[in-house]
Amino acid sequence: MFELLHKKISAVTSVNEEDFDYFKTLFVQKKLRKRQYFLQEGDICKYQAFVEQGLLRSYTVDEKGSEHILQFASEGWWMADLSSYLTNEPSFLNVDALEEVELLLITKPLWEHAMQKIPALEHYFRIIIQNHLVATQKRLLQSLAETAEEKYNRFLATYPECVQRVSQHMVASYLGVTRETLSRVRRQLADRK
Amino acid sequence: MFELLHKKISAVTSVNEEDFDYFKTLFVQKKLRKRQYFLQEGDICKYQAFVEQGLLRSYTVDEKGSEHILQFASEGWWMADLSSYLTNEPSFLNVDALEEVELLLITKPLWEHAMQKIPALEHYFRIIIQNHLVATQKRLLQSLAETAEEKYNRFLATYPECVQRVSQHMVASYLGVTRETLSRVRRQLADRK
DNA sequence: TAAATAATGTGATGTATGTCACGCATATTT
DNA sequence: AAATATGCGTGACATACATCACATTATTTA
Repeated sequence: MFELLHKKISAVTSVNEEDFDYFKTLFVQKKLRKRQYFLQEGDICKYQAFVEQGLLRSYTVDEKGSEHILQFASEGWWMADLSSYLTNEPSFLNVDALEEVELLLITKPLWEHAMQKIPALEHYFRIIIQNHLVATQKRLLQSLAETAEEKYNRFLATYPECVQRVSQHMVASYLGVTRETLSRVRRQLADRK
Repeated sequence: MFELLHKKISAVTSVNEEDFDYFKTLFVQKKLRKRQYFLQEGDICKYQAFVEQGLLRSYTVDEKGSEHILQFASEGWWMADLSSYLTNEPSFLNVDALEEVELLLITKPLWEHAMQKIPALEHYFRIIIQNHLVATQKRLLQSLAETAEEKYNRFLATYPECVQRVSQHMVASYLGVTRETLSRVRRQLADRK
Protein backbone atom coordinates (compact mmCIF):
# COMPACT_ATOMS: atom_id res chain seq x y z
CA MET A 1 0.00 0.00 0.00
CA PHE A 2 2.94 2.37 0.40
CA GLU A 3 4.92 1.10 -2.59
CA LEU A 4 4.20 4.08 -4.81
CA LEU A 5 5.04 6.59 -2.09
CA HIS A 6 8.26 4.75 -1.38
CA LYS A 7 9.13 4.71 -5.05
CA LYS A 8 8.46 8.44 -5.48
CA ILE A 9 10.57 9.36 -2.46
CA SER A 10 13.38 7.04 -3.51
CA ALA A 11 13.51 8.73 -6.90
CA VAL A 12 14.60 11.93 -5.13
CA THR A 13 16.50 10.92 -2.01
CA SER A 14 17.27 7.91 0.16
CA VAL A 15 15.35 7.27 3.36
CA ASN A 16 16.33 4.23 5.39
CA GLU A 17 13.84 1.51 6.07
CA GLU A 18 13.34 2.36 9.72
CA ASP A 19 12.56 5.99 8.96
CA PHE A 20 10.15 5.07 6.19
CA ASP A 21 8.38 2.58 8.45
CA TYR A 22 7.87 5.38 10.92
CA PHE A 23 6.68 7.76 8.21
CA LYS A 24 4.08 5.22 7.05
CA THR A 25 2.44 5.19 10.47
CA LEU A 26 1.52 8.88 10.12
CA PHE A 27 -0.96 8.37 7.27
CA VAL A 28 -4.58 7.41 7.16
CA GLN A 29 -6.13 5.92 4.07
CA LYS A 30 -9.17 7.34 2.36
CA LYS A 31 -11.21 6.40 -0.69
CA LEU A 32 -13.45 8.76 -2.60
CA ARG A 33 -16.12 8.07 -5.19
CA LYS A 34 -16.16 9.92 -8.48
CA ARG A 35 -17.49 13.49 -8.03
CA GLN A 36 -16.99 13.37 -4.27
CA TYR A 37 -15.35 16.37 -2.62
CA PHE A 38 -12.02 16.05 -0.86
CA LEU A 39 -12.25 19.70 0.17
CA GLN A 40 -14.78 22.48 -0.29
CA GLU A 41 -14.12 26.20 -0.43
CA GLY A 42 -14.29 27.56 3.10
CA ASP A 43 -13.19 24.33 4.79
CA ILE A 44 -9.91 24.14 6.62
CA CYS A 45 -7.58 21.84 4.72
CA LYS A 46 -6.57 19.45 7.50
CA TYR A 47 -4.86 16.90 5.26
CA GLN A 48 -2.42 16.74 2.46
CA ALA A 49 -3.16 13.81 0.13
CA PHE A 50 -0.84 11.48 -1.73
CA VAL A 51 -2.72 9.95 -4.67
CA GLU A 52 -2.30 6.19 -4.83
CA GLN A 53 -5.00 5.63 -7.42
CA GLY A 54 -7.32 7.81 -9.49
CA LEU A 55 -7.50 11.48 -10.43
CA LEU A 56 -8.38 14.68 -8.54
CA ARG A 57 -8.65 18.33 -9.44
CA SER A 58 -8.36 21.55 -7.44
CA TYR A 59 -10.23 24.63 -8.65
CA THR A 60 -11.82 27.94 -7.73
CA VAL A 61 -15.25 29.24 -8.66
CA ASP A 62 -15.36 32.97 -9.44
CA GLU A 63 -18.29 35.38 -8.84
CA LYS A 64 -19.72 34.61 -12.28
CA GLY A 65 -19.74 30.93 -11.44
CA SER A 66 -16.91 29.94 -13.79
CA GLU A 67 -14.53 27.25 -12.62
CA HIS A 68 -10.77 27.67 -12.91
CA ILE A 69 -8.71 24.52 -12.43
CA LEU A 70 -5.42 24.97 -10.62
CA GLN A 71 -4.20 21.41 -10.75
CA PHE A 72 -4.91 17.84 -11.71
CA ALA A 73 -3.36 15.13 -9.53
CA SER A 74 -3.09 11.49 -10.55
CA GLU A 75 -1.13 8.55 -9.14
CA GLY A 76 2.08 9.64 -7.42
CA TRP A 77 1.16 13.32 -6.97
CA TRP A 78 0.28 15.33 -3.89
CA MET A 79 -2.89 17.38 -3.54
CA ALA A 80 -4.12 19.94 -1.02
CA ASP A 81 -5.06 23.57 -0.65
CA LEU A 82 -1.50 24.36 0.40
CA SER A 83 -2.39 27.83 1.60
CA SER A 84 -5.12 26.58 3.92
CA TYR A 85 -3.07 23.56 5.02
CA LEU A 86 -0.16 25.77 6.05
CA THR A 87 -2.10 28.58 7.70
CA ASN A 88 -5.19 26.79 9.00
CA GLU A 89 -7.33 29.41 7.32
CA PRO A 90 -10.41 28.61 5.22
CA SER A 91 -9.51 27.28 1.79
CA PHE A 92 -10.36 29.16 -1.39
CA LEU A 93 -9.98 25.99 -3.43
CA ASN A 94 -12.33 23.10 -4.01
CA VAL A 95 -10.85 19.64 -4.52
CA ASP A 96 -12.89 16.78 -5.90
CA ALA A 97 -12.45 13.37 -7.46
CA LEU A 98 -12.71 13.00 -11.24
CA GLU A 99 -12.41 9.23 -10.85
CA GLU A 100 -12.60 6.87 -7.89
CA VAL A 101 -9.51 7.65 -5.83
CA GLU A 102 -7.43 6.10 -3.10
CA LEU A 103 -5.52 8.57 -0.99
CA LEU A 104 -2.98 8.61 1.81
CA LEU A 105 -3.65 11.52 4.15
CA ILE A 106 -1.33 13.25 6.57
CA THR A 107 -2.03 16.17 8.90
CA LYS A 108 0.26 19.19 9.06
CA PRO A 109 1.58 18.55 12.60
CA LEU A 110 2.57 14.97 11.73
CA TRP A 111 4.04 16.03 8.40
CA GLU A 112 6.17 18.69 10.04
CA HIS A 113 7.20 16.36 12.81
CA ALA A 114 8.38 13.81 10.26
CA MET A 115 10.39 16.38 8.32
CA GLN A 116 11.97 17.70 11.48
CA LYS A 117 12.91 14.23 12.61
CA ILE A 118 14.07 12.97 9.20
CA PRO A 119 16.09 15.52 7.17
CA ALA A 120 15.86 13.36 4.04
CA LEU A 121 12.10 13.90 4.08
CA GLU A 122 12.45 17.65 4.29
CA HIS A 123 14.82 17.32 1.37
CA TYR A 124 12.27 15.31 -0.61
CA PHE A 125 9.52 17.85 -0.01
CA ARG A 126 11.83 20.79 -0.75
CA ILE A 127 12.61 19.22 -4.12
CA ILE A 128 9.05 18.42 -5.12
CA ILE A 129 7.74 21.81 -4.00
CA GLN A 130 10.56 23.42 -5.97
CA ASN A 131 9.65 21.49 -9.10
CA HIS A 132 6.04 22.40 -8.58
CA LEU A 133 7.02 26.06 -8.34
CA VAL A 134 9.02 25.92 -11.56
CA ALA A 135 6.09 24.31 -13.38
CA THR A 136 3.63 26.86 -12.00
CA GLN A 137 5.84 29.78 -12.99
CA LYS A 138 6.10 28.47 -16.53
CA ARG A 139 2.36 27.99 -16.71
CA LEU A 140 1.77 31.53 -15.46
CA LEU A 141 4.01 33.02 -18.13
CA GLN A 142 2.44 30.85 -20.80
CA SER A 143 -1.02 31.91 -19.74
CA LEU A 144 0.08 35.52 -20.25
CA ALA A 145 1.90 35.00 -23.55
CA GLU A 146 0.04 32.34 -25.49
CA THR A 147 -3.15 32.11 -27.55
CA ALA A 148 -5.84 29.52 -26.83
CA GLU A 149 -4.49 27.29 -29.59
CA GLU A 150 -0.92 27.45 -28.32
CA LYS A 151 -2.07 26.66 -24.80
CA TYR A 152 -4.02 23.64 -25.99
CA ASN A 153 -1.14 22.30 -28.06
CA ARG A 154 1.23 22.69 -25.17
CA PHE A 155 -1.21 20.94 -22.85
CA LEU A 156 -1.47 18.02 -25.30
CA ALA A 157 2.31 17.77 -25.43
CA THR A 158 2.85 18.15 -21.68
CA TYR A 159 0.02 15.99 -20.30
CA PRO A 160 -0.91 13.49 -23.03
CA GLU A 161 -2.22 10.95 -20.48
CA CYS A 162 -4.40 13.54 -18.80
CA VAL A 163 -6.19 14.41 -22.04
CA GLN A 164 -7.42 10.82 -22.20
CA ARG A 165 -8.82 10.92 -18.70
CA VAL A 166 -10.60 14.28 -18.40
CA SER A 167 -13.42 15.96 -20.32
CA GLN A 168 -12.81 18.90 -22.62
CA HIS A 169 -14.71 21.06 -20.25
CA MET A 170 -12.00 20.33 -17.64
CA VAL A 171 -9.17 20.98 -20.07
CA ALA A 172 -10.77 24.29 -21.04
CA SER A 173 -11.06 25.47 -17.47
CA TYR A 174 -7.45 24.45 -16.82
CA LEU A 175 -6.30 26.44 -19.85
CA GLY A 176 -8.42 29.47 -18.95
CA VAL A 177 -10.71 29.42 -21.98
CA THR A 178 -14.37 28.49 -22.40
CA ARG A 179 -15.42 25.06 -23.59
CA GLU A 180 -16.79 26.66 -26.75
CA THR A 181 -13.43 28.23 -27.58
CA LEU A 182 -11.65 24.94 -26.95
CA SER A 183 -14.13 23.17 -29.18
CA ARG A 184 -13.40 25.64 -32.00
CA VAL A 185 -9.64 25.38 -31.51
CA ARG A 186 -9.92 21.60 -31.80
CA ARG A 187 -11.91 21.86 -35.01
CA GLN A 188 -9.37 24.22 -36.56
CA LEU A 189 -6.59 21.82 -35.69
CA ALA A 190 -8.56 18.92 -37.18
CA ASP A 191 -9.50 20.85 -40.35
CA ARG A 192 -5.87 21.77 -40.96
CA LYS A 193 -4.87 18.11 -40.98
CA MET B 1 26.84 42.94 5.11
CA PHE B 2 24.97 39.74 5.97
CA GLU B 3 22.61 41.30 8.52
CA LEU B 4 19.54 41.20 6.26
CA LEU B 5 20.13 37.60 5.23
CA HIS B 6 20.58 36.62 8.85
CA LYS B 7 17.42 38.42 9.79
CA LYS B 8 15.39 36.77 7.05
CA ILE B 9 16.60 33.29 7.96
CA SER B 10 16.04 33.89 11.66
CA ALA B 11 12.45 34.86 10.96
CA VAL B 12 11.86 31.28 9.76
CA THR B 13 14.23 29.03 11.66
CA SER B 14 17.24 29.12 13.95
CA VAL B 15 20.73 28.58 12.61
CA ASN B 16 23.57 28.66 15.10
CA GLU B 17 26.36 31.20 14.72
CA GLU B 18 28.96 28.72 13.58
CA ASP B 19 26.74 27.39 10.81
CA PHE B 20 25.81 30.85 9.65
CA ASP B 21 29.47 31.91 9.61
CA TYR B 22 30.15 28.98 7.34
CA PHE B 23 27.15 29.79 5.13
CA LYS B 24 28.40 33.37 4.69
CA THR B 25 31.66 32.18 3.17
CA LEU B 26 29.79 30.63 0.25
CA PHE B 27 28.59 33.93 -1.22
CA VAL B 28 30.19 36.45 -3.51
CA GLN B 29 29.01 40.01 -3.62
CA LYS B 30 27.92 41.74 -6.80
CA LYS B 31 26.66 45.22 -7.64
CA LEU B 32 24.65 46.10 -10.72
CA ARG B 33 23.83 49.46 -12.25
CA LYS B 34 20.28 50.33 -13.17
CA ARG B 35 19.23 48.58 -16.41
CA GLN B 36 22.10 46.14 -16.20
CA TYR B 37 21.35 42.46 -16.84
CA PHE B 38 21.83 39.90 -14.11
CA LEU B 39 20.84 37.17 -16.58
CA GLN B 40 19.85 37.07 -20.24
CA GLU B 41 17.63 34.54 -21.96
CA GLY B 42 19.77 31.66 -23.16
CA ASP B 43 22.42 32.05 -20.46
CA ILE B 44 22.90 29.35 -17.85
CA CYS B 45 21.81 30.71 -14.48
CA LYS B 46 24.92 29.97 -12.41
CA TYR B 47 23.90 31.98 -9.36
CA GLN B 48 20.94 32.53 -7.13
CA ALA B 49 20.87 36.10 -5.78
CA PHE B 50 19.81 37.43 -2.42
CA VAL B 51 18.89 41.10 -2.78
CA GLU B 52 20.58 43.28 -0.15
CA GLN B 53 19.68 46.57 -1.80
CA GLY B 54 17.67 47.68 -4.82
CA LEU B 55 15.11 46.13 -7.14
CA LEU B 56 15.24 43.49 -9.89
CA ARG B 57 12.75 41.95 -12.25
CA SER B 58 12.58 38.64 -14.11
CA TYR B 59 10.65 38.47 -17.37
CA THR B 60 10.20 36.72 -20.71
CA VAL B 61 9.90 38.27 -24.14
CA ASP B 62 7.40 36.54 -26.44
CA GLU B 63 7.61 36.21 -30.27
CA LYS B 64 5.77 39.48 -30.75
CA GLY B 65 8.31 41.25 -28.56
CA SER B 66 6.03 41.80 -25.55
CA GLU B 67 7.56 41.49 -22.12
CA HIS B 68 5.88 39.49 -19.36
CA ILE B 69 7.20 40.04 -15.86
CA LEU B 70 7.33 36.98 -13.65
CA GLN B 71 8.67 38.59 -10.50
CA PHE B 72 9.98 41.71 -8.84
CA ALA B 73 12.59 41.23 -6.11
CA SER B 74 13.57 43.91 -3.62
CA GLU B 75 15.55 43.83 -0.37
CA GLY B 76 15.30 40.49 1.38
CA TRP B 77 14.06 38.45 -1.60
CA TRP B 78 15.76 35.83 -3.72
CA MET B 79 16.04 36.01 -7.50
CA ALA B 80 17.12 33.55 -10.19
CA ASP B 81 15.84 31.61 -13.16
CA LEU B 82 15.09 28.66 -10.89
CA SER B 83 14.56 26.30 -13.78
CA SER B 84 17.94 27.06 -15.33
CA TYR B 85 19.69 27.16 -11.95
CA LEU B 86 18.41 23.70 -11.06
CA THR B 87 18.91 21.99 -14.41
CA ASN B 88 21.88 23.88 -15.86
CA GLU B 89 19.90 24.41 -19.03
CA PRO B 90 19.65 27.75 -20.85
CA SER B 91 17.34 30.18 -19.12
CA PHE B 92 14.12 31.38 -20.70
CA LEU B 93 14.00 34.36 -18.36
CA ASN B 94 15.79 37.68 -18.44
CA VAL B 95 16.68 39.30 -15.13
CA ASP B 96 17.73 42.94 -14.92
CA ALA B 97 18.11 45.73 -12.39
CA LEU B 98 15.38 48.36 -12.12
CA GLU B 99 17.53 50.27 -9.62
CA GLU B 100 21.16 50.01 -8.54
CA VAL B 101 21.39 46.70 -6.70
CA GLU B 102 23.66 44.92 -4.30
CA LEU B 103 23.44 41.16 -4.41
CA LEU B 104 24.81 38.14 -2.61
CA LEU B 105 25.38 35.29 -5.04
CA ILE B 106 25.65 31.58 -4.42
CA THR B 107 26.22 28.75 -6.91
CA LYS B 108 24.07 25.66 -6.92
CA PRO B 109 26.76 23.21 -5.72
CA LEU B 110 27.59 25.40 -2.73
CA TRP B 111 23.93 26.03 -1.99
CA GLU B 112 23.17 22.32 -2.02
CA HIS B 113 26.22 21.52 0.02
CA ALA B 114 25.13 24.01 2.67
CA MET B 115 21.61 22.59 2.84
CA GLN B 116 22.91 19.06 3.09
CA LYS B 117 25.29 20.01 5.86
CA ILE B 118 22.84 22.24 7.76
CA PRO B 119 19.27 20.88 7.94
CA ALA B 120 17.98 24.20 9.27
CA LEU B 121 18.97 25.80 5.96
CA GLU B 122 17.09 23.21 3.96
CA HIS B 123 14.15 23.95 6.24
CA TYR B 124 14.47 27.69 5.55
CA PHE B 125 14.53 27.20 1.80
CA ARG B 126 11.69 24.69 1.89
CA ILE B 127 9.56 27.27 3.69
CA ILE B 128 10.34 30.19 1.42
CA ILE B 129 9.91 28.13 -1.74
CA GLN B 130 6.60 26.90 -0.36
CA ASN B 131 5.40 30.44 0.31
CA HIS B 132 6.52 31.43 -3.14
CA LEU B 133 4.51 28.55 -4.61
CA VAL B 134 1.38 29.56 -2.71
CA ALA B 135 1.72 33.15 -3.95
CA THR B 136 2.31 32.03 -7.53
CA GLN B 137 -0.71 29.72 -7.49
CA LYS B 138 -2.93 32.53 -6.24
CA ARG B 139 -1.60 34.84 -8.90
CA LEU B 140 -2.24 32.26 -11.60
CA LEU B 141 -5.86 31.81 -10.55
CA GLN B 142 -6.35 35.55 -10.29
CA SER B 143 -4.93 36.07 -13.75
CA LEU B 144 -7.56 33.61 -15.04
CA ALA B 145 -10.50 34.98 -13.07
CA GLU B 146 -10.06 38.74 -12.78
CA THR B 147 -10.52 41.76 -15.04
CA ALA B 148 -7.74 44.28 -15.64
CA GLU B 149 -9.20 46.61 -13.02
CA GLU B 150 -9.47 43.90 -10.39
CA LYS B 151 -5.88 42.83 -11.05
CA TYR B 152 -4.63 46.38 -10.68
CA ASN B 153 -6.52 46.96 -7.44
CA ARG B 154 -5.21 43.74 -6.01
CA PHE B 155 -1.68 44.66 -7.02
CA LEU B 156 -2.02 48.02 -5.29
CA ALA B 157 -3.24 46.31 -2.13
CA THR B 158 -0.65 43.54 -2.19
CA TYR B 159 2.49 45.46 -3.21
CA PRO B 160 1.93 49.11 -2.23
CA GLU B 161 5.69 49.78 -1.91
CA CYS B 162 6.41 48.32 -5.32
CA VAL B 163 3.97 50.67 -7.05
CA GLN B 164 6.08 53.58 -5.83
CA ARG B 165 9.26 52.14 -7.25
CA VAL B 166 8.36 50.83 -10.72
CA SER B 167 6.89 52.41 -13.85
CA GLN B 168 3.35 51.72 -14.99
CA HIS B 169 4.76 49.94 -17.97
CA MET B 170 6.30 47.42 -15.56
CA VAL B 171 3.12 47.04 -13.55
CA ALA B 172 1.18 46.46 -16.76
CA SER B 173 3.48 43.72 -17.95
CA TYR B 174 3.33 42.08 -14.51
CA LEU B 175 -0.47 42.12 -14.61
CA GLY B 176 -0.62 40.84 -18.17
CA VAL B 177 -2.25 43.89 -19.77
CA THR B 178 -0.89 46.59 -22.07
CA ARG B 179 0.31 49.92 -20.73
CA GLU B 180 -2.56 51.59 -22.58
CA THR B 181 -5.13 49.43 -20.83
CA LEU B 182 -3.54 50.11 -17.46
CA SER B 183 -3.58 53.83 -18.17
CA ARG B 184 -7.31 53.68 -18.92
CA VAL B 185 -8.03 51.61 -15.82
CA ARG B 186 -6.22 54.20 -13.73
CA ARG B 187 -8.22 57.02 -15.24
CA GLN B 188 -11.51 55.26 -14.57
CA LEU B 189 -10.52 54.72 -10.95
CA ALA B 190 -9.53 58.40 -10.63
CA ASP B 191 -12.71 59.65 -12.33
CA ARG B 192 -14.87 57.60 -10.02
CA LYS B 193 -13.35 59.26 -6.95
C1' DT C 1 21.08 73.33 -20.94
C1' DA C 2 20.19 71.10 -25.08
C1' DA C 3 19.15 66.84 -27.02
C1' DA C 4 17.73 62.35 -26.59
C1' DT C 5 15.14 58.89 -24.33
C1' DA C 6 11.60 57.01 -21.62
C1' DA C 7 7.03 57.34 -19.54
C1' DT C 8 2.28 58.44 -19.83
C1' DG C 9 -2.33 59.68 -21.88
C1' DT C 10 -5.82 59.20 -25.31
C1' DG C 11 -8.47 58.58 -29.67
C1' DA C 12 -9.79 55.33 -33.57
C1' DT C 13 -10.13 50.83 -34.91
C1' DG C 14 -9.37 45.62 -34.82
C1' DT C 15 -9.84 40.98 -32.93
C1' DA C 16 -9.65 36.94 -30.02
C1' DT C 17 -12.45 35.20 -27.03
C1' DG C 18 -16.70 35.27 -24.26
C1' DT C 19 -21.80 34.80 -24.00
C1' DC C 20 -26.16 32.98 -25.24
C1' DA C 21 -28.91 29.79 -27.56
C1' DC C 22 -29.89 25.57 -29.54
C1' DG C 23 -29.37 20.60 -31.34
C1' DC C 24 -27.64 16.08 -30.96
C1' DA C 25 -25.32 12.13 -28.94
C1' DT C 26 -23.91 9.46 -25.13
C1' DA C 27 -23.92 8.20 -20.30
C1' DT C 28 -26.28 7.63 -16.01
C1' DT C 29 -30.17 7.02 -13.08
C1' DT C 30 -34.83 5.39 -11.91
C1' DA D 1 -36.90 1.30 -21.44
C1' DA D 2 -37.82 5.76 -20.31
C1' DA D 3 -36.23 9.76 -18.25
C1' DT D 4 -32.60 12.74 -17.05
C1' DA D 5 -28.18 14.62 -16.96
C1' DT D 6 -23.79 15.43 -19.14
C1' DG D 7 -20.67 16.35 -22.88
C1' DC D 8 -19.70 18.30 -27.25
C1' DG D 9 -20.42 21.15 -31.47
C1' DT D 10 -21.77 25.38 -33.67
C1' DG D 11 -24.06 29.78 -35.16
C1' DA D 12 -25.08 34.83 -34.05
C1' DC D 13 -23.71 38.46 -31.49
C1' DA D 14 -21.24 41.16 -27.61
C1' DT D 15 -17.15 42.98 -25.41
C1' DA D 16 -12.84 43.55 -22.97
C1' DC D 17 -8.73 44.35 -24.29
C1' DA D 18 -5.03 44.85 -27.92
C1' DT D 19 -3.00 47.50 -31.56
C1' DC D 20 -1.67 51.57 -33.91
C1' DA D 21 -0.82 56.37 -34.08
C1' DC D 22 0.32 60.61 -32.21
C1' DA D 23 0.79 64.27 -28.50
C1' DT D 24 2.58 65.72 -24.03
C1' DT D 25 5.44 65.53 -20.13
C1' DA D 26 9.27 63.78 -17.27
C1' DT D 27 13.88 62.02 -16.87
C1' DT D 28 18.51 60.84 -18.50
C1' DT D 29 22.59 61.73 -20.64
C1' DA D 30 25.86 64.13 -23.42
